[in-house]
Amino acid sequence: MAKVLTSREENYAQWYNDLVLKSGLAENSAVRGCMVIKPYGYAIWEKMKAELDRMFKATGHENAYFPLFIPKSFFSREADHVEGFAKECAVVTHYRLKNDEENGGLIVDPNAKLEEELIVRPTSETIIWNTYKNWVQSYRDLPILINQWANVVRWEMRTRLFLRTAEFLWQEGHTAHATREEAEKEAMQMIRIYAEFSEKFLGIPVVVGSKTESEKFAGAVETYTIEQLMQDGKALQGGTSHFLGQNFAKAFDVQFTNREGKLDHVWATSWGMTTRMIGALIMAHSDNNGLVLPPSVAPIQVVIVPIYRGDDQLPPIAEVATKIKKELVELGVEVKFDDRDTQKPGWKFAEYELKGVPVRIAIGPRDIENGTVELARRDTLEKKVVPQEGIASYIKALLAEIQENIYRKALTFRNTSTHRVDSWDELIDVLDNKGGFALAHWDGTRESEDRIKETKATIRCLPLDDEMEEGRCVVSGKPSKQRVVIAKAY
RNA sequence: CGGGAUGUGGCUCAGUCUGGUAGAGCACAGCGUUCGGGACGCUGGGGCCGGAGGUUCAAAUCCUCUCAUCCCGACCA
Repeated sequence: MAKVLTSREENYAQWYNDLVLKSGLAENSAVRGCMVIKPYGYAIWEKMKAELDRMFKATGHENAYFPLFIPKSFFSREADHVEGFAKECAVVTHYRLKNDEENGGLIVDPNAKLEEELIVRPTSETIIWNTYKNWVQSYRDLPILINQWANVVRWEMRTRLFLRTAEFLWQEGHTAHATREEAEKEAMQMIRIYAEFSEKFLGIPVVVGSKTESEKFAGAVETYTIEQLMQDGKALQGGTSHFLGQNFAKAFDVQFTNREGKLDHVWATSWGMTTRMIGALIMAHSDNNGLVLPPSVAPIQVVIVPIYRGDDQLPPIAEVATKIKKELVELGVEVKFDDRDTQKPGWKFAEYELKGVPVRIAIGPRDIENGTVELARRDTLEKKVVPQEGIASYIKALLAEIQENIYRKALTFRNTSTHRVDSWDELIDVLDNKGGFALAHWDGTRESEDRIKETKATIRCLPLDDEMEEGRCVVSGKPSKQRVVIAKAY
């Protein structure tokens, strides 16, 4: 097969980039740091979006939409929040262009300067809380359970397709509650939804945990995260859910009368997941032949490639292909019959492998004679000849098996790449040589955490589901109650 | 914002040192042979060499300025 991708072993970053471009997911645009998401990539996003949207609605959330622009003054209301985002905001200062009389072309009209600058949202807490203020008077107005699908802009210094772009697509949930307990429960519920989505839908195992003080979201009391492990041994934060306490309610003066007739500030959460998950999908499962997509997110689940010589061989093949396609569609499977005569079978095989189509069916004269088809699965690259009889239900079951296999493979990798370390030297050994997650004791202090950061790795999270265990911090030797996850991250 | 590099058909690059008719591979188009793992042959189309000045009989090549992009650091879903 002609080499179109750099191999993972050769250069992982290059492999990733080649893959995104060659498989037609996305490409760089004329605007620095902003990508064009191409139809195949967007189709994956639409699938993710549909599933998440379903999960959100099943837990009582509704969608709404808030403005792209946020008045600058809103940002300064919550101190930590400004601190966190100020350095990466795009700012609108003018509202008109005019012809340049001297040099030709267009210039910004200096007379069209805005009274107050507008910030292109890097996240919407501020504009949303400014709005919620008008919606909440009584505990009867609560809870507010809203999600928004939107684009946001964070002016990153260095960008990478899907993993870090200046503009990205995401959903952001923003909820308001009458009690602390209810808001905490909501934040926890949402991180669990993300975990389930990642494992069941994307086939990517996660560690659910909470962030340290220094890694928390700007303005949050508690940040929960799902940490995923990529094939190169680096961690990726896959989604976050924040318990915001009363910080934003206080900053935006959102008060309500509670059941006892007393005035109180509203309790809040926010949670988000982004197009970065497409990057995670690639880095978790794909190989040197191209994408490996779990059937659940694959825009094309099954492709049928006819093999024929001369136009007279095609009709009987097309007849069988069309019949199989119809049966599969009836079972809810997304099938493409690629009967283009402009590309050869070999070319198509390579192309669909690159695009990660889970199952490929090839039908040629031989199969017509024998009543068979050739089936190839993308995850294992296995090929076998099977009877046409009962093919649809066979494939339906095969897709479920592929989904499961992809997850199992990623889980095995994650487990064998997770190392318990009990000393600084062991930690360094994992970070420098082995890669993956290091489970180590940490004393909970900023000093020890900073020391760990000097290695370029960070404390990814304090796992929620691991059992507590007494131990000694690998940095200071002081007592610790729990192991934390340390890894280099994207 | 510090350090390094690069701008030449759609893409990857050669040509720049040593100035002298703009090249290759891929991609694209036509024709023919092919078609069970990215076919091959022949033919063809496509480039104010990032931009602006300058030196010269002559500039992709030398000089000055400028713009842009990429890589490495600090920031980050």
